[in-house]
Parts: sequence; structure tokens; C-alpha cells
Amino acid sequence: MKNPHRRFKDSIYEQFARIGKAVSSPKRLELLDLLCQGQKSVESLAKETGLTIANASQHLQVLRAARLVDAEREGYYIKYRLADQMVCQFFHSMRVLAENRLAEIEIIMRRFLGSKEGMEPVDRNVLLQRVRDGAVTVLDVRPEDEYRAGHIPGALSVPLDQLETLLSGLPREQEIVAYCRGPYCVLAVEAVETLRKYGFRAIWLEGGILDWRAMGLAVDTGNAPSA
Amino acid sequence: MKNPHRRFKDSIYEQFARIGKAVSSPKRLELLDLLCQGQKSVESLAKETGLTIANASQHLQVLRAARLVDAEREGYYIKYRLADQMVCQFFHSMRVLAENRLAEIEIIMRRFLGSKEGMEPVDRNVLLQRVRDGAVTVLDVRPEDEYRAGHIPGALSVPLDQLETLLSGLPREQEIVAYCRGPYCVLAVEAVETLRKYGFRAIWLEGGILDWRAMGLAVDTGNAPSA
DNA sequence: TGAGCATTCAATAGAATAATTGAATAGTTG
DNA sequence: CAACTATTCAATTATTCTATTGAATGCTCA
Repeated sequence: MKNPHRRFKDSIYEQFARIGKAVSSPKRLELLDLLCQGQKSVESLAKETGLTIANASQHLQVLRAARLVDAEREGYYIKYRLADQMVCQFFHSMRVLAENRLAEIEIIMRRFLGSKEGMEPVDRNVLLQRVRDGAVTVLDVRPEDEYRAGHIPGALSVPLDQLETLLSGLPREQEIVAYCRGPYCVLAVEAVETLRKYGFRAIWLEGGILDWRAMGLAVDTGNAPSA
Repeated sequence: MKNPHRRFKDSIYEQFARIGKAVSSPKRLELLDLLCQGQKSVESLAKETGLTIANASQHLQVLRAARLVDAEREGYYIKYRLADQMVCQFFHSMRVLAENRLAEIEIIMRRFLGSKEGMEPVDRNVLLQRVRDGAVTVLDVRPEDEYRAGHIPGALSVPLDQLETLLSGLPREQEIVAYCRGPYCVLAVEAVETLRKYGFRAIWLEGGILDWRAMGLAVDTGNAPSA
């Protein structure tokens, strides 16, 4: 049972499994998803995923051992980033597979959105057209560094945690469209809730920058005109 | 730390991780790879992967729980198959990622081929052209049912375990090209070794039917003209 | 050079996973 | 219907993975 043939196959599939193991933990997937938005420090990754610093660090090392991410020091911080854009594509194909095969995902999604009143999806194409035309105010509610790394042209950077202090700069006469990272990032959902509470007309752009990019639409990079 | 936000994210990534966990074991990856060739019984999968029947069955159930494969009874046997062609594509993108990111794979590959004398890769394009032109005898050394599910046009079906009994039907004057499943299936390497031992001129078509398909070349299906 | 910082290491306990065995099941065929 | 067959289940053991804690490291910047 130990012919060179089998040994060869075993070692090959063992290598493939390194990738599989790396993406077999929910938290590591969340880390990868965040890193698709750009490089980040251990600290900020830990905060966003709800992990302890030490635990986040360990997960990142697992990802690094599988060669999916790289790290580089930058001042006090060590910034992690995807080792290759291909990793992002792979994550995407995994997401699509999961969405197609696992009915549970749609159920979870619906339950979450259902608990938020008035978050029914609007006609995506009409909305996108108005965004492109600049007929609405577009809000990017991600952290500012992610905005800088790439955002919808004309969008204002209003990180969710600063939203309430920046309300005065937002238009009451025009509809506001808020977006964030991707279909499972719901910063924008919270933003819409807050805006409505204060009497703004606000709607949620499902899919975020990820789907925007996937549709081949342009993104701007660089400095942040905030509201 | 238990706001609905985080609970939502946790459950979403937990779902994604179901796919990840399913592909985190070398043996399950080997099973998936085999199933990309077509449906197969538990018994034959067990034999080809070197697993016990019970163990193979368990792994298959894990894959089924992740909705990556389906099973259906057919006579005495229960045939497993991919739940969707998308699974095959996902496996492919995982393979490509691994090949690109993990240098170990090339090392293992080289070491294995290096131990086989004279298995240096031939010029792939020239070879493919001759295969397409029918200027060589092409041998499909996979099990016959895989041949039936799709093979290179004009290829003869000569399952590896029958090769020695079928030698007399093979041409000595023409070069023989043997292929099998894909880049990591090495049935054809063994076939070439055997053929050479008996004095035939034989070479190995790297990449097998998988790469043939990936290049968009036609495949024939159906009955097997054997040598 | 030394204080201050983010990050990593090390050790542990608890949880999940994999392989093995032998028995049980469900479905088919004659 | 009864015998047979491929497959699955159940229980066990060994292994691997995850989260947690607190201490250690190594870098930066004054």
C-alpha cells in the first residue's frame, strides 16, 4: 500500500488541503474577506472580527503558512495583505459556490434583513443607474482607509462610527444611497437605519463595492472628500 | 459582543466554512477529483483512493453534508456524483491557487517524475497537434467507464490494469501517446513505463483529459473501441 | 539607548476530526 | 421471500484544531 504512486498522490493532495484547511475556519474566512478590501493591521482585523489580538494573530499565521497572505511592517503596525489577487478570486468562487449550494445562506440573509423594517431590496438596476448619474448622494460607510483604496466615483466617505457627527453635512432634499464592502457586510444597513431615524431618505445598495467592481464599473482611489 | 450584526456575520461565515471544511482533507479532495471524471460507486472510490470502504463512505457523507456531491442508487451500487459542475470549477480554481502559491507542489512533481527515467516533458503543442492529426496512436488508460464519459477523439480505451494483456493490439511502428485524468493522475506515466519495457515508443501526455477539456478541445463520448 | 508599542509565543484545556473495527441496514436479485 | 450485497452506522482511540491567558519579543521613534 506504499507504492510511489500513492505516496505521490498523497503528497499532492496534502498540499491542496493546505489551502482547504486555511479556509475551513469561519474566522479565517472573515479575515480573508476583510483583506480583500486592502491591507490591515492585526489590531484592526481583530477589532472587526471580534477576535482577541493573540487569536487573530494566530489565525493570520495559519493563513500565511498557506501562503494566502503576506505581512510587512509599517511603522508600529504590521500590515497583512493578500499574497495575490488570485486569493480574492478564489474566495469569490467559494462564496458563489456556497450561495448556490447552501440554501441556509439565503435563509440567514432573509431573516436578518426581515428583522430590519423597510430594508426590502430596491430595483437594483434603476438604483445603479441613478448612482452612476449622480442623481443621488452616495455614502461610503466603510473605514476611511478602505475608501481610499477604492470607492464608487462621487461617493462621500462617511465611516459608520462618524455618521452621527456628520449628519449636518448631508442633504435632506435628495435621496441617500449607502454602501459598504459586499453582500455580507452590513455596515450600510446600520447606516440606513440611523439616517432614517433622523428623517433622511436613505436606501441600501446591496452588494457594496465588491459587486460594483465585479460588474466591471470604475472605482476611484485616493483622498477622501468627507461630508 | 453579541449584537445581531455579529451573530449574522458569524452565521454567514460559518456557512462558507462548511465548504472549506469539506475540502480541508486530502482524501476528500482526491474523492472530488475522481468525481470530476464522472459518477462512481463507494467501492470504486475506496479502491482508487486507498481508503477502507467505511472510511470512504464517511468522507463522502461529509461531502454530501456540504452539498458538494449527490448520491443515487443504481442496482447494487450507490453512485456518487458532483452535485453541480460548479464544484468541479471550484476544485479547479483551488488547484490553480495551490499551484501558484505553493512551491512545494512543483518540487513534489519534479521529484516524482525525476525518479522515472526519460519522462522529461515533450513539447506540448507539437504533441497536441500530432494527437489532433491522428499522427500517433492515442491511449486512454483510465477505467473504461471514464473513457465512456468522455475521451479524446480517436483514442483507444486501454485501462492500465489490462495494458499487458492488450499489448499485441498496439502498433510498434507508430509512436504511442498515453493520457489519463489530469496533471496529478499518473496512470499514464505507469503505462508509458510498461510500454517502453516491452519496446514500444511511448510518451506521456501531461495534463490528461482535464487540460484537454480546459483548452476547449472536443471530446467524444460513448462506447469503447479497445485495442 | 531606552521607553513604549503592536505583535507573537508558549502552555493549557476543551472541542472537533479522522481512522478503525465490527455490527446493522436497506435494497436487489433470483 | 430469502439470500446476498454494497453501504452505512456506532463506538473507540488517536490526532489535530481552537480559544484563552499571560508573558516574551522585537521594532520604532524620541
